[in-house]
Amino acid sequence: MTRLRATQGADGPAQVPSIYEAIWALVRQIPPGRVMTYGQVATLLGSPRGARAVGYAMFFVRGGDVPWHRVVNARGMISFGGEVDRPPLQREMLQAEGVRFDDSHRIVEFERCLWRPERVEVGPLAM
DNA sequence: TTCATGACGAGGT
DNA sequence: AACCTCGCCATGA
Repeated sequence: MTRLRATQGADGPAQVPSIYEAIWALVRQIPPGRVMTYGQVATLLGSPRGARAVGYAMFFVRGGDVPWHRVVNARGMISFGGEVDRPPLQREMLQAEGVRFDDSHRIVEFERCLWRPERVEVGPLAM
């Protein structure tokens, strides 16, 4: 599989594109105080170039069971400067978990904070 | 179905 | 190191 696919028509009317569920399932496993990059999530789901889609999925996170704040860009920075509400919130939530930022808004010891799961369990989409 | 859009990423200047 | 350009994917009109 080289592309993230929405298995909508498979069985029943997918209220939500299953691709979101798959992404959220993975993000839900990120431990507190650790982070993953959009590209990492995409890669683990079998689509190395789908980082952008992951970010798109984060935008639609609803409910409080998905730690969306633990997903940052490849440079260890918080993305989406367009809005004014969530970026500051994301930073605060991460700081509350012990993640620190330097003067240039980058995560301190970024490489060390990265969570690299050996095995991922995202249900039917697992590889 | 084609086209534009966006919480991204890699490579070149 | 900062910035620009182009490529990628899933969505929705």
